[in-house]
Amino acid sequence: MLNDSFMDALNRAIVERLLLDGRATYQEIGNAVGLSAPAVKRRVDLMLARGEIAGFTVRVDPQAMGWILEGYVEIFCSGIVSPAMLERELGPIPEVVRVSTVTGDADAMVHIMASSMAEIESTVERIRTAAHVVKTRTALVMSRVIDRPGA
Amino acid sequence: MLNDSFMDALNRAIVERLLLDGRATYQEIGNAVGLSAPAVKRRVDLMLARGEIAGFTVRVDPQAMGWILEGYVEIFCSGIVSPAMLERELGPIPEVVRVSTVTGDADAMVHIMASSMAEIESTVERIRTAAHVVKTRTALVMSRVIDRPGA
DNA sequence: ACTGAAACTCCCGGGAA
DNA sequence: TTCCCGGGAGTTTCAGT
Repeated sequence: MLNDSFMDALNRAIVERLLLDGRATYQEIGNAVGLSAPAVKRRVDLMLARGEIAGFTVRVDPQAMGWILEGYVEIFCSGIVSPAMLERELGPIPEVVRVSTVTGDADAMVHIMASSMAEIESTVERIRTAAHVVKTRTALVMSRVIDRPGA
Repeated sequence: MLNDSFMDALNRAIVERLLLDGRATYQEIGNAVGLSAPAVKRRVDLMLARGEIAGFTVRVDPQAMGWILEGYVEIFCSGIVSPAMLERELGPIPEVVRVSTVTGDADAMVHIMASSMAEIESTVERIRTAAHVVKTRTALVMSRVIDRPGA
């Protein structure tokens, strides 16, 4: 190999290609980045094994799938907020798509998706009754203006 | 086909499968949902044509890719906020991963990813100088506690 | 069901430590 | 020399009609 930085540049190019089309063939990727198909596969497998690539997925139009409503819920907790506790308490809620602990006044940002306003309401209710949550602040998404893959 | 609701249930099962593994073969999906491979392909192509499936992509570990910093920026604008304007003004910023107009006190939620604190700072600065933004409220992500595919 | 193509798996060659 | 990485061909499976 030439050096590490060059290798990372190749992997980065491969990932960039896969971000655009996760079903691209190894040959297509190879042509784009200047490698043979088996070489690309080896690198992809390595990145998978190292966890740099978590897996492959499909990009779904949430509206078409009936998840017509989406929102960000900031939660404010009393006392200590451990990631493990958040995972245990919010993990079972299917409408909860992402939870991140954050800096600032809120303790965590919860991203939720639901198919009806009633579902939003009950989901926020479930969040409120969990994990020492004392307050929530919900912002409903009206429309996605920009959405890049790989977020 | 039997009827629309049954078809949607099958499509939903196919999508669910693809969410877990975007590179699953049509045969694997067919075995899982009780269809032949060509039948699965027909349905996937249809969903692609209708935009229900936007495409395929790879799930990347942001940390491994060097996007070690992530944040949510709420923006508050003066006057009218049109999605088209937001797209035009924030689209060119590469660190901006998602922009959604939202209800509540903020006008839009901007999701950003960056590789350094300096990049975060300059990105927020660029956002502030755009689109009649009069105020921003930034929450940096400390850790992702829950992350489901297909968000 | 059939054809073409892609994935997967060897083994080999070359370059660096 | 030894190890690591990329290239190439054969086999099997999958994609596309």
